[in-house]
Amino acid sequence: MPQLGRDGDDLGANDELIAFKDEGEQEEKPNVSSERDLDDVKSSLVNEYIYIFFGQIFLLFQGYPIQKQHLFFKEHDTGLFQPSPYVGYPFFMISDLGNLCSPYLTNGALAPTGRTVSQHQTLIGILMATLLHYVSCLVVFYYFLVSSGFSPRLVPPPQTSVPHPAIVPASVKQEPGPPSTSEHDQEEERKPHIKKPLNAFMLYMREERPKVVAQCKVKESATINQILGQRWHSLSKEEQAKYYDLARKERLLHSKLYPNWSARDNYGKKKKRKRVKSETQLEGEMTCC
DNA sequence: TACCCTTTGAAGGTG
DNA sequence: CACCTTCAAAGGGTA
Repeated sequence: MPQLGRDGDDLGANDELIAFKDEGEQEEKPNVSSERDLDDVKSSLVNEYIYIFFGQIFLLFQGYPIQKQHLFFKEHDTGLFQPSPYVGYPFFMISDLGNLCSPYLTNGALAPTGRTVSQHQTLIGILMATLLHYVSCLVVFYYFLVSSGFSPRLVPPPQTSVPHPAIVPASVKQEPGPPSTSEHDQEEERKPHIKKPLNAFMLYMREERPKVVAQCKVKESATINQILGQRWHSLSKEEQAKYYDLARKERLLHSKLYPNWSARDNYGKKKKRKRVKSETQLEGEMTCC
């Protein structure tokens, strides 16, 4: 769980970051690569069509009839326009839109021989074609992604980048037990474990624990927590309010990051065995501070 | 190796 | 609504 930064706007607590690594990452790499290649091919094909289509529109805008557009390429082999490498594409492609900054756009060189085309008309035509190009690329490429089974997500899952500290990969938290048989159970096991947000006392404990360890020279967490519990009660309302406020922000952030998360999701993730210690045993441990 | 211990508070379930 | 259960952190201790 990202903690509200003690150092300012950094919401991550480095000491709590748990490296997330998909178990099947290594094995899946070749498939991912080939899928990416396939997507690249699809994308480039889409771009080809878009280039050609809007290139023609541009020339029509300039007054070139379709049947004479290939002559335009021959007359203006300037590098801005390149012939399609594909047989059957009689026209041209804009090879590099970065060339819009080239001097060709400012000196009217694109104008077909024998025609008077102003720089203004030329620029507007190219800008229109470029704008339509980008919009259409997005639309068509989105269609290709969707049609090829890709499910776009407007909000990326947290584990795709730096994993949220509240998330522990299911492989780490796997509990021993009989193997589940249903697909639903397997799905549940694969789900990353999202931890509960820290409450006010937990935040206080995390901050004060090192001090207690240093002061009392104890390492047992049970003893340390007893001391911290006593100190917590000795805090003033104002001092406690600081941690309650922090905890409230934690819960708010957690609910924003994981709107569908429920505390019930974590039930059964830890197996508990109740073992009651005698009071005399506890008193013997409370020897410090 | 996995759980216990110990604390407080939040959340969810139950009667 | 009251009560119960579980889980957050921590790390030495224990079965």
